[in-house]
Amino acid sequence: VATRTSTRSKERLSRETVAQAALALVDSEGLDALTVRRLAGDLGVTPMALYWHFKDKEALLDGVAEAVLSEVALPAVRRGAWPGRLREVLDALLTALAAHPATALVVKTRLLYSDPGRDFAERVLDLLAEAGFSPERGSQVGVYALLTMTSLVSDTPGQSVGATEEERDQEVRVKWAALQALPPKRYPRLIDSAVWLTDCTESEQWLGLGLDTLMSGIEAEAARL
Amino acid sequence: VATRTSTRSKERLSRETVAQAALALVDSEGLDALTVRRLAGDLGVTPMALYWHFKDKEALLDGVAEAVLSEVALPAVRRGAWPGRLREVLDALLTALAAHPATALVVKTRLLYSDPGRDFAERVLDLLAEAGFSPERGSQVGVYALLTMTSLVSDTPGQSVGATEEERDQEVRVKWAALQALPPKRYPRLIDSAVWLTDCTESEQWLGLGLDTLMSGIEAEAARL
DNA sequence: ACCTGAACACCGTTCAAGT
DNA sequence: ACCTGAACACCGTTCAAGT
Repeated sequence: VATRTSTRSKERLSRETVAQAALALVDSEGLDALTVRRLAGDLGVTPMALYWHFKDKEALLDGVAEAVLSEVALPAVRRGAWPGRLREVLDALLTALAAHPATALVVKTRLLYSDPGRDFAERVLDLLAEAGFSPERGSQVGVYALLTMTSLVSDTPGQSVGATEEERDQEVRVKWAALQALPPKRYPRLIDSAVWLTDCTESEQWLGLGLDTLMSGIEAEAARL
Repeated sequence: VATRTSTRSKERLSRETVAQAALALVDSEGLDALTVRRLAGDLGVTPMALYWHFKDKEALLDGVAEAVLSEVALPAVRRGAWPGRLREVLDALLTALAAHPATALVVKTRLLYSDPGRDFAERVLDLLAEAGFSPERGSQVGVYALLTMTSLVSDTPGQSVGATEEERDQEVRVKWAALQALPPKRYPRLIDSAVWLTDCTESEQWLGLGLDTLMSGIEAEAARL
């Protein structure tokens, strides 16, 4: 794939520029492509240079997560029923994640480690308290909602970030064919559903279904209080 | 941590023994501990020996996933309303995953690559068809349910498989303290919820809440058809 | 303050060779 | 059929050194 970033001119690095370069690399080639040595190469610098800006690779991933979370456009606080407002807030996260699908795995475990992540979490917990959940229950429901948003983006059927479109299509085709080759007596539903199990043509619809199902579930739990 | 498995006597390896050893390693020391070289060492064999039984590490992980999925105790097909029966089936997966939490990440993307996984998927799709979902919608809801089950187990707050109990408790304490140190005006809910956001004392309750919320969501979606 | 260079202890995997 | 041994191209990271 050759050099991604134009081999940097000799400006100094900073935490932000390094994190942004890492994000760009993950976006274009997937999470596995983010290695200290590869990123350093993209930045035209020695691997060890990055250790001045980040304690270790974990800290670098914290930076990537923060970069994504800073793109979450939280809606202004307004009046109205909590379910509608909660949905808006969750949708804001979903939108930011969908723009950087390969980072969802990284963001999932790092929400509470940056200000933008904490701002999001605080809003969610506040809305769940308004819905009547205790702090304990609200926390659990909040975590559950976060996991749902990140999973929807991370594991959209047929997604594979590093690959070219041909490679991706080929992967999907192979998986589909494997399902078609199953014994039809034993696996009629799998054969019938193969198209949708292996690929997601309308990602808007997929994410929407997930958000709908999540919200319905939370509302039902709230109604039970 | 020393050697895990008693340095094997000189019996031959097989796909199954290798997969079982891999599962045991992941269970006791986490997914990161599963390297070809480490597993070979545990089995008292050269790293390359494993490549006779598995094409590559991916295939080894397929084997781990199959080992876990073969423990799913699917309930007998019986009469009754679909929601109750779907819940039982999902609960069977959840139980198997909870016994091997570090493998949930591996199982998530490999459900359709082994017979026990496909048997599970077929049952879920069948029940969702009975609920009135189209093949397309049913597939999406089914994938959504799988992601929920695996996430609940993978990302139980305060979990960390490789660590000793002291290490785990210490990690939780550090995260809790970091939340307590936040500005209370800006993050009142986070401070209030810190205990539950950083640890899960009742994992039964956590998994139950997740399954409840999922089922409520699916039922609401079905009612909308 | 910011970055380099050499070195260490790891990875997964190929390929030829042994029994 | 099943396993070994040497080698290759990678990892993350430490530590001392440069400017």
